[in-house]
Amino acid sequence: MNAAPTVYDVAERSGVSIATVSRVYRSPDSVRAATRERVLAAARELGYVPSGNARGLASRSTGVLGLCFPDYSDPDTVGAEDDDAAMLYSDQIIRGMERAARRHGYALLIAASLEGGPENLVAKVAGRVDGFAVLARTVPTEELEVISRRRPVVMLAGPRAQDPSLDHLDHVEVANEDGQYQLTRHLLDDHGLRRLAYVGLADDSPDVEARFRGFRRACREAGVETGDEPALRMPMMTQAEGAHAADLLCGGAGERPEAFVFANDQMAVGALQALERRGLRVPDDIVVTGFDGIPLSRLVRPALTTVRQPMVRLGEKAVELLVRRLTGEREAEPVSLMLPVGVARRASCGCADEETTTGFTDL
Amino acid sequence: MNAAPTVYDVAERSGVSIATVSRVYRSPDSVRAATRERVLAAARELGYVPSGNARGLASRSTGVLGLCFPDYSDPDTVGAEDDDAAMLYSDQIIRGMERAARRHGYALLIAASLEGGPENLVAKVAGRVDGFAVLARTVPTEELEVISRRRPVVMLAGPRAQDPSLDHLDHVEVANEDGQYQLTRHLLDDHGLRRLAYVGLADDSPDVEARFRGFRRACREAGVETGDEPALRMPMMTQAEGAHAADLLCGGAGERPEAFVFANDQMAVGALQALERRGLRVPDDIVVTGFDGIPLSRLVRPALTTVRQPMVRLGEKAVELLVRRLTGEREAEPVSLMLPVGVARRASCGCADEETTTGFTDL
DNA sequence: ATGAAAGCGCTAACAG
DNA sequence: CTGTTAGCGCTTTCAT
Repeated sequence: MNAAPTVYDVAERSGVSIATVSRVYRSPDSVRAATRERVLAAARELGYVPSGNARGLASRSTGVLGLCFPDYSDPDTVGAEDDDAAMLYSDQIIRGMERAARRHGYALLIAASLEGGPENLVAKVAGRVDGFAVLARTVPTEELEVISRRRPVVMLAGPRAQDPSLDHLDHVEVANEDGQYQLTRHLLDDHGLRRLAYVGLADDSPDVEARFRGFRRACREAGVETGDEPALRMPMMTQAEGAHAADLLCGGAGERPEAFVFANDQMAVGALQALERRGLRVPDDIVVTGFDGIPLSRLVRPALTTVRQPMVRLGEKAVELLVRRLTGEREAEPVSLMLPVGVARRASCGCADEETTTGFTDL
Repeated sequence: MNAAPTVYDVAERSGVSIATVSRVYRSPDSVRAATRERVLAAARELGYVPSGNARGLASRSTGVLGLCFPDYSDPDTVGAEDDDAAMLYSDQIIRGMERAARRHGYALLIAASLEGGPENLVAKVAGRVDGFAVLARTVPTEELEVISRRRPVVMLAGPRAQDPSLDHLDHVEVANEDGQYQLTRHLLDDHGLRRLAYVGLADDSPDVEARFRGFRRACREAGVETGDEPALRMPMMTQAEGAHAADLLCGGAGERPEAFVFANDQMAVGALQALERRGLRVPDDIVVTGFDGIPLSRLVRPALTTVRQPMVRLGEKAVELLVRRLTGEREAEPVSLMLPVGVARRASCGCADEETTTGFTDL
């Protein structure tokens, strides 16, 4: 790979000016066909690849959108049983964003956040894109504040504005609270259950907390007693922990709950396995529900009743908001979308497959 | 977003030269702590975000690796039952590449290929990265040839060099032939099956053809008769088609096969459902196997015997090869890796869970 | 440890 | 339709 050819080389070789070479790539129609072919031929012979950097510098835009998400990966989780499921979340957002970005002519730059410092990946991403999306709590607030002064940023998931310095950002989330509420009402009203055990997350997560609020509200409205805290909080919400949680809740003193309401599907799937080992039948002996609607949830036996998050659409919406800021409406009022979720009533709560949509939207 | 501040603004505001501002970001230690803080403070106040473009242009490198993959998405497949599974393939490569790229300090730029023309996404990607991976048959050969003269390119999957003009590219594939061979031998030798029906793909795909070759070789060596062609070739290898294939093979004249050997997991899963509907028991009445090792394969009932492709590792390897070219060994001999696959012997062939690894590697 | 100056390769007016 | 001419914002010697 010796010195890469530039517009000058191509221009010289095809006997035109650099401006014409540039035109051939930017607006082919503005160049006479014969000339264009000469240029293209020269480019091919030379192995010319236009420099995105030079282009971006001169045109002040990159044609790239970005996504920053947290680094989920356990350092050496190689076998990766849970791993597959664990990353589905960001995988789906990536898929949605890539698809939507492509429709709008953008490519997608992705990076999981690393540690801080002035030279971290987030800063790098920010400098190379026209706008980007951030999964909540991935990037330090202060840094995001600085960046968002220069580039459109949309916040994904999490609460509207954890920090007032960020309230000018567009924002997309899913109806966590409402979804969990609806699911819980279903258990309460349609199945007549009363003793529900909620299994949440140890760390503070806005999404998971919203789900728990939905659970509590449903219980309260149905006159069912609930503590201020989930029955259990697990550290990572993995499948293994779900199994563990099921064991704890079954083995504990007092009456066994009638239903385990898990804050995500992975735990619920783990619980299903643990209960099977114990010889307990779902849903006859005990009802189990999840949250997320990962593909696996439909495939386990019994199929898992859960709340389906439209993660792919989340990604698509993010791109739409970015594109909107990038084209014209740069100064529009910040938008906050809440994507509706679907309650999938499946076998693990004793239903045949049914699904209803819930939640509300702006825009 | 008025005029974005540049090094000049930051320099002026902090009373240093632009060179110092640059140093603060590139090599913080080469600047006195007090100076550095002044610069960083000014940057923060101004909302300074270094331009990746200007940086890349000046330093001749982007710190970004790329991936181009085919556009799988059916335009309006919204419900997306199969969609989830269909994209798992590229999703996993993305995951593997992102992870490995991050370890090496790179971000990842992804784009599904669009149509041609001098200004397509592939060209765009090529111009914005230090090197990139291409899923076989995503990019026109000629275009790839031109680009690969200027940037390291690694070819993923597919055969070594479909085109001799591309034989200087690094290449990573999985042991398709050997994996299918081992799986088939298992059916033949350990389960004593004799009448196997192979279900492949209508379109010509190097990977799928390699699998079929493995199947044939196994049969031949075991003295089992096989035609030159699969029993069936389906157009898309979706779940629905798998179900359809099962129906065809059951309903057909002549003896029903003892085993359905599918070229991928999705079809096998579909077949499982179709067979259940027909009241046929797997593996007692009929054995079913897949290929890929998607997460679903472990979760269906009965769990699917299959060949596990290490897609995440494929992505990781791709990054390793790129990084190698990018650091020193630019002129090294082209490498061709074949990643070993694992035969997962599960319930759908009558085994308890077992797994063996097969295939060979270079490097 | 810091500054000065020369590009990096391209786009974008503006002429012609 | 095509050429000329300025930068775009940063890194990078080379001095100091």
